[in-house]
Amino acid sequence: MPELPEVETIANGVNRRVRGDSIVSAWFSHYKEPFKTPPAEMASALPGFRIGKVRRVGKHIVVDLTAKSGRATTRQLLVHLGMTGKLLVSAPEVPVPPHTHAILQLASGRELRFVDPRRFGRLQFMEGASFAGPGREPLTISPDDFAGLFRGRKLAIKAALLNQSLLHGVGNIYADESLFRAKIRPTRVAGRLSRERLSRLHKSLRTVLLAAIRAGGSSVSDYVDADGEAGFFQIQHKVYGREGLPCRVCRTSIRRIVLAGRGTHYCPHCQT
DNA sequence: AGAAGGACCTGCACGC
DNA sequence: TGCGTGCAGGTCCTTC
Repeated sequence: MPELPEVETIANGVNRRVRGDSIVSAWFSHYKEPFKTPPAEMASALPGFRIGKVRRVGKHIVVDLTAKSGRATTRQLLVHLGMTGKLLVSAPEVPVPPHTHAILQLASGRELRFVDPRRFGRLQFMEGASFAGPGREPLTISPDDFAGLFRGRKLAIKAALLNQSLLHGVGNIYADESLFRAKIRPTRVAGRLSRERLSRLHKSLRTVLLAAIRAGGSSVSDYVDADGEAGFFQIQHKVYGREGLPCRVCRTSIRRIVLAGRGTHYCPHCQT
């Protein structure tokens, strides 16, 4: 489901609602996939912590935890939403949805719930180090560093944009949308793009991500933020999900191919 | 080492 | 109605 703008929207929404609250108890489902830290370990470690800031790093949501007393060791709960994950703040009387894998009961009486039908999402308890993410932040990286990421790379630029250890936070929708806005074919070899085209891509990626954050993200099928609200950036999509429809710029039919195992949408006339 | 391809899951839309 | 197929916002592991 969620890429950088959706994760940012969710993290901000959860932050507004639970910052300063405390964890009273924690429950986890019996599935093994969603947990990088064993559930029993989290269930005993989490109660008693106060929730600090909830923020986005790449596609991860980082929940900063502070102990009520004692040392100031860095402790964080990391949430990755995978394709279908949701992080919801609910009153306890709201029915627990199917595929709920974690419930944190809070001192205010509310619950922080992690729901994920496909179980591609992950929860992890981190102690000691502060999570920095696998790659660089697309919104703050300089044009020079951005260009440097692709030097010598023989893979397609679309595949490079999806590689989280280079840039983290970009997923399938915003890879396609930023390449359209930069007029670059997704199949171009990353390491052979001119400096000028890479600088155009850096700019269009930043612009499209910021516009999507302002719109509350893209809701293609079921994405909702912490308040259960859909985003509306999907109405501004120029290529993603528009196979066979006319390009909004030149009216050429939008083409769909499979690249890096993902559906890839582009305008054969505008993108070269 | 870098790159490609399949595996991991459930749900939904579609065609027959 | 029901069943099979293909597709989905993402990683992760294996193989070449």
